[in-house]
Amino acid sequence: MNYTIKEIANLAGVTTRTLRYYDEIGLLNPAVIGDNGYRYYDQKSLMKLQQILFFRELDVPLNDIQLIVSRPDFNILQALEEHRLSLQEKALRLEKLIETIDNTMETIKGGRSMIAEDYFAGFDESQYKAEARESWGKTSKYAESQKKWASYSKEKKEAIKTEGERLTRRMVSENPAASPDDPDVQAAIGEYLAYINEYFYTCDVDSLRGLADMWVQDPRFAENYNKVRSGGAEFVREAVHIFSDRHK
Amino acid sequence: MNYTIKEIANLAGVTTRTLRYYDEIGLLNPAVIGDNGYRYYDQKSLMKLQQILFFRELDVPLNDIQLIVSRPDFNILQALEEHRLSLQEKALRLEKLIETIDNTMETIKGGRSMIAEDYFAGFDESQYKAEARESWGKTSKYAESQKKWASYSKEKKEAIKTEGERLTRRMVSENPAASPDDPDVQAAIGEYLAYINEYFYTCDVDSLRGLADMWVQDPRFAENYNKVRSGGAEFVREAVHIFSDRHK
DNA sequence: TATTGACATTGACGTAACGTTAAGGTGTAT
DNA sequence: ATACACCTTAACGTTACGTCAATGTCAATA
Repeated sequence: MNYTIKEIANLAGVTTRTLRYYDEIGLLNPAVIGDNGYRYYDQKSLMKLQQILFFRELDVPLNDIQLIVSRPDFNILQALEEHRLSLQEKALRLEKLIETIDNTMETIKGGRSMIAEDYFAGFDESQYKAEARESWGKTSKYAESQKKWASYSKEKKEAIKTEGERLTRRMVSENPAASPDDPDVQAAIGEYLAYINEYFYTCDVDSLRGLADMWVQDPRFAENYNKVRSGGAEFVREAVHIFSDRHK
Repeated sequence: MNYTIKEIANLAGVTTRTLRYYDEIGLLNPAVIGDNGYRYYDQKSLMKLQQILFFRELDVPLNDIQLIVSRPDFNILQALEEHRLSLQEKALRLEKLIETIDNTMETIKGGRSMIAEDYFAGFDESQYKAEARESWGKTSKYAESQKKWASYSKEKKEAIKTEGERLTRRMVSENPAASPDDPDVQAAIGEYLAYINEYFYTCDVDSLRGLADMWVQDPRFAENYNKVRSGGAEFVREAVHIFSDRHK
């Protein structure tokens, strides 16, 4: 089912201006542009917008959000779990601020005294920002890809996305007769590995193997692969295992 | 005791740039500018910065914050209590977001299903923003003064502040022989009433009377008045009561 | 006294993430 | 045809700083 821009904006509690901006920067493109020029969004758009809003809630810059959700190793369940942890930290901070209020009121009323520092307990967000970034930002792997990503133009980002989709279709192989060890499939996997290294981060054969295992679990990938071929996700996993066995 | 800009920035978890900006817009001026041109802040600055940060935490625009804390009816204890309520609302919202995460994960894993709207439960901040603004923004009294305040230049705001201080000193009266019904004191009260109406909001004699009662409780006002004259806050309350009795 | 490093100032340009306005097209009901 | 709600693009503006440059101040040290 498709949503108009106003419908999805209302569902998500954002403005249509925000959604147009996200389209403009390539963060969230509509699923379809109608003949009338209107933007239409689908269920998949909903899921992606939810992720964007969680990252936004945790003060991750939009450009960084785009990178994170674009990376081949983005795992939605893992992401949700980490959002959960970060939101819990935020809640602790709010508790701290409330405690500061109580202490301040008592001090004003003369019942206690506070040192200067205590008036601001809870305001310093740096530790929480670090927390939000921790999984995504603390590794040199991430820093590396962030630097790369930030240097790409909008057009380049678009091209990278297209290239990824093309390689994905080759890895899954639309040819029903193909088997996971098909030469073209294997070649595509090699190219996909190079693609990751080129545009995202340093990735070796073992890491790629781990990714393939993860993709079977992640509904986002599984859905894409299964569109190309029935059982596509398992096909890719098998193919990548073969590839990694041959290139160890 | 005076703090350098770096010291207070570190205490409060903000940057020196933020504090210079706040000085520039007149939101938080330093207590003293040293002979060397350096900004020095005092305990009173700390208290004001705390209030600013609470309002900022609740997404109140800086310009509005300036108005709120400048108004004659700003009461710090009342403010702290309302901040507390708003922060509690924010905490509820975080709980809601965490619940959304849990529901989403369960849905992805196949254990339940969600309607579109539920994917975004908790993101819509409008009700919480309204909450933060409720005490300050829902009354026509506030809207009126907001409109006025927003139209003033920085210089005008500064002049308004200076005028308020001048009238305050006259109301408290530096003359030790003066009594609350002194003609100059009474005249100053009349002018202060006009000042409120001109620059902030519509205020009648009864409201002014209520204000004077509130000022005795609020350490911010009491401290200012007691600097001019010992027992200055009680003096002003008495004087305003006399004024309001005569002008009912 | 000179040097060094930390910290201070002002000035000025830039930025992220939209908000707002204008002009004009689309869809639907009357 | 009309009216209203919603859509589009374009473009300017806003808020709250971040960043950089140039230069002055302070205090410790050689």
